[in-house]
Amino acid sequence: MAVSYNHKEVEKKWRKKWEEHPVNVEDGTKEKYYCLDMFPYPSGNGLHVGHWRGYVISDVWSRYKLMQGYYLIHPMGWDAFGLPAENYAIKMGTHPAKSTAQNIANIKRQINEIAALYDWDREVNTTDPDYYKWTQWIFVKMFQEGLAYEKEMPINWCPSCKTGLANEEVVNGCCDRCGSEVTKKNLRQWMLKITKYADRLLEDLDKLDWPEKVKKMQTEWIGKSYGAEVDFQVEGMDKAITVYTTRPDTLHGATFMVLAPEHKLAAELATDETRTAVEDYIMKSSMRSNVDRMQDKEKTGVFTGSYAINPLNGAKVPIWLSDYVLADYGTGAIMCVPAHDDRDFEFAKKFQIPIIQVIAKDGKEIENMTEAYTEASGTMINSGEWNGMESAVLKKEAPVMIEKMGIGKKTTNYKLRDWVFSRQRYWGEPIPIVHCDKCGAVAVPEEQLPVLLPDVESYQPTGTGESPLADIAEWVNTTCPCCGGPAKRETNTMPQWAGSSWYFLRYVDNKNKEQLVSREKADKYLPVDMYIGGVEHAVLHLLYSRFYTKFLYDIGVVDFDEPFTKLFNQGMITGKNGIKMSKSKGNVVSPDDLVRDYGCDSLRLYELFVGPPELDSEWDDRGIDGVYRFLNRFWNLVTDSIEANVAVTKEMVKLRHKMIYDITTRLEAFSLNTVISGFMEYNNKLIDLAKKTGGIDGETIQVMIRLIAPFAPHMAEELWEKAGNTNSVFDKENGWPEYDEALMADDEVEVAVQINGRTKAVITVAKDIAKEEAIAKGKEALGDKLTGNVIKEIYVPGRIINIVAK
RNA sequence: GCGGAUGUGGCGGAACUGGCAGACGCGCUAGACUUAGGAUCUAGUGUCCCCGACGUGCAGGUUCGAUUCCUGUCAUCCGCACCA
Repeated sequence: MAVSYNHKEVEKKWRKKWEEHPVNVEDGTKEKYYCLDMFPYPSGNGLHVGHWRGYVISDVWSRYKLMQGYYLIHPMGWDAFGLPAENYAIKMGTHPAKSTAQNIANIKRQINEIAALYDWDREVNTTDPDYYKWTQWIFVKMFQEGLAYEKEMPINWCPSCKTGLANEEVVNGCCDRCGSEVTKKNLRQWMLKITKYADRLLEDLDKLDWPEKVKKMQTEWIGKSYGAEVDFQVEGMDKAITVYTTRPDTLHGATFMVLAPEHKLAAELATDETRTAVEDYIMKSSMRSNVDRMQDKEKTGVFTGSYAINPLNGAKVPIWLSDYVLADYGTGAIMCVPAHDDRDFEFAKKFQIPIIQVIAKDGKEIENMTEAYTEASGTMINSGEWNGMESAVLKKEAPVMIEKMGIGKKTTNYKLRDWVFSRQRYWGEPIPIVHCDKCGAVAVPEEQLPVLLPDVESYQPTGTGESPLADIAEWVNTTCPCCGGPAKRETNTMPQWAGSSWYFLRYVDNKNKEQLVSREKADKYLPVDMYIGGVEHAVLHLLYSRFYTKFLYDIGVVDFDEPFTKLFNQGMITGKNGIKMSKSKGNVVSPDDLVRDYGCDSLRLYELFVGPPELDSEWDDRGIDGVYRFLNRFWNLVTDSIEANVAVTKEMVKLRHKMIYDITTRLEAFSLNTVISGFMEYNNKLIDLAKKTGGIDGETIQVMIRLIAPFAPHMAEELWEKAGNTNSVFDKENGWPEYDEALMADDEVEVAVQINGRTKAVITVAKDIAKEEAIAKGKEALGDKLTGNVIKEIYVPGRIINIVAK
């Protein structure tokens, strides 16, 4: 009788062996495969079973690639700058450098429990000066290329985190980090001109093997639209207002115009009668937050008293102000066609503005219109020379026509905004800029990088819009690199995303003192072949990284312009009832106890077995017993069979090839939960077969071990050794098992026999039986169950016989 | 409001291009072995009015045949949210 599997001993043994003899070595003959995890920020809470899942998925995939003969780049590091780390330190009354180091040590310990093949020689830490030197270097390059610029403007401000935020960091008007309502604050900011890359970021999505969901989110975030700018003269003023519209086909239907309250002409348009109301409205709007505005059930607005002239037909249209028009999109002014736009319709109804239909739906005007007709489908009416044209055609042609008429121009617009890049916090990379009265903003010369973050006692955010660094006179006061005169350092720091936008490049050359990454290594090991992580970074990290990569491509640092060829988003592991695991909810499951009780291999398998890797799964501790039992049965079957040493049978060969086929195709399809159930299924079949034959033959044993190796690496190594091998199961020469379709084919197949689509019997027939013969046998099996007249007989080879009878 | 995903036993979930719904596992029931069992093994386990019928959120449709395709609808989750 076999001794049951002792996970503690075996896992300890192989951890040590792997440390002494790494299994992932570059020998100069292998092709590279770069499998990347989204690196964690070292939270004080440590890892829970949800974090584990992503790492297990990537490690299984990595080990599979390793066995296929690739040299793996499978690194790990720390995204350690940023708000969460700083807030945690403040809460604990410690310095972020200290708490971060502690948290990294703890999480590293936990990550090692996963037994993932991380190459710790490649480790990076975004807070390491040798690392952030290059984060700053990229900024300097961007500054030199005119992509980083200073601007004073109203930005999103989190009153709780006391810092400015990028648009991407504001979710439903609230801070992505802490959930506080975001307000506006006028601040001098460093901005990155990501908008210059909008088209490339949009178009290159096509070349990526990414989940459609993420591509779509980025597409919508970039938000490109096509239309025209049209100039409306203001009556009685020597001024024109330019509007942006995607529906120039409806220009004849414009019965009013609305300007954002922040529009520069807004106040000027007021007449003596309307001045009080207009100024009042502008002031009130300026005080309202985004959240406030979004909660509006009804549109608000005020008539300026002025009129504009529709350049196409000379119609006089009133100019209104309303906060449903956004100041920072398009031109901050719109022409309003209430008949064909929902918002304009609502506004016109409320303020009793005429509605003119210019598209005939189904050939005629809509009577008693109750909602706008927004589709560009139908014939133009009430549109002068455009009458009779198809709206859909006109929509495309109108911009050019308008341009020819000299009343506007064809144009495009984006929702994407430039990236607000400064943070008024301590724990981040100092922006490497010096302000000089004579020379203005000057980049710190490359040889003086990094600009070290000063080590200080007090680093709490000020809340004034000044960075805490501004208080450190000896750090702030410096000399201008340009003229040598007195100058002051930039005191804002970079957002957390700065360090994470390029870390995957540094892994392949993390000790390079001269360059961010050597071109040779970049060409050899990059880009990333497979990137695995949660979907939460769809428009943050993943967009920023693409932007950085494109920039570095443009300046010749790397020779590719997309960083991540393939992306996989794993689902979240939640607590009971789909509630997100969090300390405050008290539903966090730590992997530590489970590893101790069931072993790393069991937890690895269970993390995959809980459900499809791309979907969220509820965690239930009890299920781990199932995979634990399976591993024990697997162990017993293999060890018993090694002892029994039986000869191979034909049936066994067939089962072996079927097993290789099933496991491999499921693995290739990333259906990891069904890989595990497949192992269980085949194990049961093999146990049954072994009962008849006395055991499993040697070749099948070796295949079983190799197949399970990426999933349960410790057990696989131990069994591999027990089976008489002297090398590691992950050794290139073992390879991944291959199947032969000819050998897995059955001679006989089971076929269901149905009457009118309902199964009445099951028969076994030869695989290549003729239709007539199959049907005859089916009828025979049915016997007197078959009554009535046979109308039709269907035979689907190897699957089903259906007799249609009445 | 718009867009997307999901919906299958007591539970997690399987089911390839339409072809035996419920694989695999948890849980549960019974038995075996045991001083013992939260160990292990064996058998069973969708529902019901159980020789039959009904069953994949709901209502229709296409088909010899639908978890799978089509139309409508409901629920949950996620993303976007006055972007003209």
